[in-house]
Amino acid sequence: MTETTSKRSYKDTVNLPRTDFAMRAGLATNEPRSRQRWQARDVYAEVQRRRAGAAPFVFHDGPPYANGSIHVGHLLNKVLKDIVVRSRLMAGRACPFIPGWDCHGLPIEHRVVTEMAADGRLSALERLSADESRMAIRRACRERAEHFVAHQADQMQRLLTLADYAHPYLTMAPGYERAVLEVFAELVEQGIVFRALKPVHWSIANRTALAEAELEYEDREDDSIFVDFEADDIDETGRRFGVELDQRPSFMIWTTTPWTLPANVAVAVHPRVVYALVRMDGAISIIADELVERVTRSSAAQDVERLGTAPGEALLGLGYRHPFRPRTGRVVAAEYVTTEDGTGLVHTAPGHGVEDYQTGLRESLPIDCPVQEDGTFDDTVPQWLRGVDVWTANGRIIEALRTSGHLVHAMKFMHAYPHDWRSRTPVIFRATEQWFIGVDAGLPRCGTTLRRRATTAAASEIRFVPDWGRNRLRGMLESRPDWCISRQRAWGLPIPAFRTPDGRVLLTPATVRAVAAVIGDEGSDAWFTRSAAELLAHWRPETDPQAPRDVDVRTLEKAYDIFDVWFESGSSWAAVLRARGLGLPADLYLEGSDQHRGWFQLSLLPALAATGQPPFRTLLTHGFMVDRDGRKMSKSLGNALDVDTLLAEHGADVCRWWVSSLAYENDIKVDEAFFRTAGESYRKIRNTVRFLLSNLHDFTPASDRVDLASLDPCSLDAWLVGEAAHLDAEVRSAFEAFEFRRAHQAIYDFCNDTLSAIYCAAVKDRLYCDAPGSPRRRATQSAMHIVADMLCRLLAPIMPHTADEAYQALVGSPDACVHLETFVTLPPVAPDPGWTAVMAARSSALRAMEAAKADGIENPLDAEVVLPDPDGALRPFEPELADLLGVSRVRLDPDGGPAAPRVVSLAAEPRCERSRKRDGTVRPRRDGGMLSDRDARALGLE
RNA sequence: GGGCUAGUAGCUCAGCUGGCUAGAGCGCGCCCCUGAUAAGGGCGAGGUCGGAGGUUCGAGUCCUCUCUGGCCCA
Repeated sequence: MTETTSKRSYKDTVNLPRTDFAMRAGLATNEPRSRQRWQARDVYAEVQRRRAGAAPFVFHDGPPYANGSIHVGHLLNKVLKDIVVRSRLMAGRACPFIPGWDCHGLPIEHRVVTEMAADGRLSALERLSADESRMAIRRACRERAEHFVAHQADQMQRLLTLADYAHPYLTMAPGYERAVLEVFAELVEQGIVFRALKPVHWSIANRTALAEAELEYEDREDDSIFVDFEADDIDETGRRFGVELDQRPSFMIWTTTPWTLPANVAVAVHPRVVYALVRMDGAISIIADELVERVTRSSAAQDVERLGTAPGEALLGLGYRHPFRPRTGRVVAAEYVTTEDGTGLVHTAPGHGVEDYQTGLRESLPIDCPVQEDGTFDDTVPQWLRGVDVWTANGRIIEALRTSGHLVHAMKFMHAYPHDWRSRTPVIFRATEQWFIGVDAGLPRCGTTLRRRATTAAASEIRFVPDWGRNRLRGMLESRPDWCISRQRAWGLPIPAFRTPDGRVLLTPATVRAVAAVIGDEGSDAWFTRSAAELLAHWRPETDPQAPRDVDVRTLEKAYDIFDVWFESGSSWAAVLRARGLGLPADLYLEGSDQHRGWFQLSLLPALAATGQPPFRTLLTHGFMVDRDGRKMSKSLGNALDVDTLLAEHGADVCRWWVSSLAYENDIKVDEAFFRTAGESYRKIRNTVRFLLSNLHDFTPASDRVDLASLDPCSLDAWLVGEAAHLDAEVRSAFEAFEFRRAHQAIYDFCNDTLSAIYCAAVKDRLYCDAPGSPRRRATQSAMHIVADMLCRLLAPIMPHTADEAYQALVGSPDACVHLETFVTLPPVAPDPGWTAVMAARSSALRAMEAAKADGIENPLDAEVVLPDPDGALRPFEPELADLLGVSRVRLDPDGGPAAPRVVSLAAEPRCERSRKRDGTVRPRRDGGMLSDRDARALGLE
């Protein structure tokens, strides 16, 4: 009874840790408070002000699409970006960061139009003029975009990202639109913008082009026909098969769209497929060798004879006669030809198919498109087809072929066919005039082509992280076609082209700039609310060398193409970096790997064309989120994680801590469980920091700080500060190199190992039991203080809330904000090189103590460890060894060889009632307690 | 089908230009502490480095093929 009483009294004499920094973070409730606090004092603006004049780091945000909620991919992207921003600011760089949103485009327009169709508003629009109905759609689109910009901005700030949310960039803002048009004017000036035919999905009912998202596939019955195209040169054709012919052979093609035959200009073969020259019931046809049997069976041919075979490659260049038009076509190669269906020879009409069009471009085939907007044939076709609509034409063409003897076989069949989602009518492929940016045209500014300029830039002027991005971008640049930049929609930035009464197109650098001025003031709505004359108010035809003669702006008609949204976001370097004076080129663009084809490439091209230089120095890319089994994430698979839920359950700091742990260049597996794991390691960091803070409650730096530079190099404190310096250098260089995982790892290891397992454990005794103001205790607190300070700042880019919370606790002021500070400079401390040997001795001692448990020595404070020290290396560290091993006493044994440490039981010796140590100095004191010398001194009982 | 890319302990990852018995953290097992306590500490068990060939004195590390994923195209 007396013993417990005396113990209790000593407890009150011990300096136990104390802090308001809670063990449990309560992130879900406390993070929003941090966000409010930062917003209230406008930390973003203040830190930018403090870095004014510092070396800038120009980092440019790629705009997410302003539709829907953010998903885990956005979480990854935005957090990685924020770690960059915050770590650059911490390193003392000036790093403004303007968040942006892609606002125009089909996903929004499609949703809006769908909703309008559902509630009947859409049909009401049909009574309006073209301008008025477009404006009605545009107003609804703008509203939706604004809504989701606000929503996403809120979610991103919930992620604790630091950016200029008060002044974001929106691609639908008038100033932004003006900058895009000015970039466009540059490209027009360079002569690489042109108009050309290109096949698009075309709705006859609505007389409009459709995007993939506007198609619905429905079953439809169509004709499947096999047609003979007569070879032009009998002898040459035979020769390619090594055969002499006395009869005209035919190339047999197969098609399910007879109405496209009038536009046929070529037949495609696969260069490595073997073709056969076959006599079937008298007629001689060429088809893929392996399809001979199937074709002859379906056409019910009786008498079949193979006359010869040849690879597709051998047939290239041969001519044939169009079955009902007075012209010839030729045989070309295409890799997409298969022997799955048909004859292995593909009817090619570049005006009516995307693959055909690509082949046409490569082979310089004419793009014939005799089908008009209303789906009827124009006057270039034979009389019997003129004015006939394509569906009726199917039957007429089949009949004509049958009559002329070209039809081999015809049948009906069902298949899924694209339909206009609004009119539910079948869609056709039809070549229409579109705007292009030519990548192989001469680019005067660079003295080469845009393609060559871009591949050179990718090869040697841009840094890629990771490096394989270089090959990826280069490969895409090498194979990409001309960039089709026009779309036939309402929600976008108009391509400012006009049409003269005689059908010519007016678009010159000067007209584009004149329109840019109006749109810059009023926004692109002006295109729909203003007349051509008003839009060209700033244009002076007489000073425009490219202006057509005698043009009267009052007679001009506006064209209604809008820009591909990629051209808008691809001009952000001009609309944001250049327009806001942030610096060009950017030091960094950071996006998912899909942006090699998207934003990276489509920013590079306009910038090179308009300025001659790439818009970025470094491209950093991250992988995609996949689920725990490595499969892609998608809403339809039901394996997508909801960001709001993650934030509510784990907190932003834990999510960010998880992001920082990722090997982000690969695919990233995401699972709820990983956030729980991240939460556990977050708590480890938090508790370690808490231990430091809680033992600094009675430490006033100004008066209590010990000069760390004068520490004994063999003291634990010197060792810790030395380790901290390594950490600081490692983490800073990791941030610099965008290797956040390395920073994460280093910080974790430092907290878990260096601090928690080694230093904090060793130093507890002196913190708790030394006299509060003793030099040894103050030295330790000094070391802990600088380390805590350093940790707050190293953690700040990764866990902004927790780092700031800890920093406030450290400084003891609610006005303190770690995000305004920079990384600390640690005092120059050179720990003794002998520490390596000490730590090795510690490890072997710990193993020895584990073994000693078998002998009944279970509590380390009941033990003495005898360390062999033949060369005296451990001698200078003797005062620290017992605490370092967590035992009551260490004895160094200078004799004997390199034996294992021995553990000796001290159970028989008296134990200090205050420090619980049996260090050999424990004896009764005048207060009646059993105390060691140190504890007696601490209590003033000497 | 093409370009780029990944596959190392149950999980997340290190392993540079090929060279000692392949490392770390988490998790797991056993144990200690109860003055960091919905905390802290110690020890330990886990891997034929996706598979098959090949080059080499020697390969997780180089070459070929192949399987399974991812991004972008066709």
